[in-house]
Amino acid sequence: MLTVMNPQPGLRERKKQRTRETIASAAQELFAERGYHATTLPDIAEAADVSTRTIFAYFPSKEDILFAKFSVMKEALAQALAERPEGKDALETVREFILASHETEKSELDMRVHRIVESDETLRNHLRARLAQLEELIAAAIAEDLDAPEKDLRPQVVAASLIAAFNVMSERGGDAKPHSGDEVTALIDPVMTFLRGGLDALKEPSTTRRS
Amino acid sequence: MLTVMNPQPGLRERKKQRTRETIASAAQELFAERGYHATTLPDIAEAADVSTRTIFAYFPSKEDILFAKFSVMKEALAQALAERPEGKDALETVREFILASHETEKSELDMRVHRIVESDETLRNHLRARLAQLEELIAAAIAEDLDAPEKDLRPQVVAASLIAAFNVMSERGGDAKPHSGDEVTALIDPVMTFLRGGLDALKEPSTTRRS
DNA sequence: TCGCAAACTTGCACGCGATGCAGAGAGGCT
DNA sequence: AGCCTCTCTGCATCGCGTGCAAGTTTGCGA
Repeated sequence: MLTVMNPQPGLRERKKQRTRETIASAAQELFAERGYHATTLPDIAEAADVSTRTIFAYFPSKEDILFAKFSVMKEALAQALAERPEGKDALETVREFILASHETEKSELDMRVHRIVESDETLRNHLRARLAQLEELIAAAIAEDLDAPEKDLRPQVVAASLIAAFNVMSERGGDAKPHSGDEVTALIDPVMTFLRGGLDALKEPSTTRRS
Repeated sequence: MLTVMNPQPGLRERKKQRTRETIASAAQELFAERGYHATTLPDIAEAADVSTRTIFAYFPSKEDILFAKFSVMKEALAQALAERPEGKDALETVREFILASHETEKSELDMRVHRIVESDETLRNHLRARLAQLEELIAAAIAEDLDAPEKDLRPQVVAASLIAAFNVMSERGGDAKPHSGDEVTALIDPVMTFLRGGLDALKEPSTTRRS
């Protein structure tokens, strides 16, 4: 059988990864064509040439097929936050992470997924839930920056606001966008200003303004 | 038959409302006892003494049984925002709305629902989705305050942040909550300071229609 | 009072997503 | 080759949700 040599991962492992990719792209193709809800798991199974049951060996649910790359992004962000140098705070790290993401990940496929998600209420909510997972990540990093005690809610609030703002940007700002770098900057920077302004306002408890 | 006179709504309508209430409370009882996911619709149907099919005549989905009162809250907020006097801006209106809610809605049942929701990841996400519905409401009101053009993302961002902060408060701030009024104030006011501080930081245009 | 029409309830059948299980199949190792 | 393990697959089953078409109740006017 002339088995080719295995570079690093097991030969078996690579096949799995390839199948995973086949399922994901076949599914996303169908989602784009006929809509998410109109695409059934048997449809995907047929298109990917596997059995329906097998799909669940690769993805825990139908939505996870659509959001497959999200977990990758999450880990990348976690790493970026963990490795950030002394001088850079969490907010700046996130800002740069977003800018970098929009430069590299502008693949056709990502935009297609984006359109699919934005076109459906249910999926937008699922995205929200996924983004919420990033909150604790960011909140923890901000808490470090601030030397905040466990009970301090400020990091949570700032992180939640950042995610919320990012979500708004994604929904309203990116309808059908190639997103040049400058455009993204123009969207993000006001958000950062907003967050830092809010944070500053919380540092001086003297400003207890009432209406 | 000496039919009693009907106060205002049709006699029929009142019965419907009563059935609705029966289903909701029976369901929430079961949710609290054995958990949300462990409770099936047939379980609820039996407890409420209706057929499974009938439940769907009253609630579009299982989650809607749990979040039944949410839509009421949403409309109340919409009204509060619509009727707010000249001097009071949207943020202050929301603040007072929250304070008022926590005074009146401290019923045992609400707290039980709160615990059910907070104890389950899926339900927390559903709550997020519901809260997101309030965003556009609040964003529209803030946009009025600011005389902001359609394209301006600031109202969206501020509203999203407010909702996000409220959600954080709800999750971390209210583990087991009788919530005296002062406690709630102590939680909300920093959030308001944060939002106003952020908003101020974004103001370089002269449109300073202040509250 | 009676009877009809509308509204409400229910059962039935079905589709879809998801899970457990067990047998068939292929891959990898000695 | 022989064996062991991991993967794939079909089958059965459950739970949520929906359409449909009967059955039952309610309201209302003749």
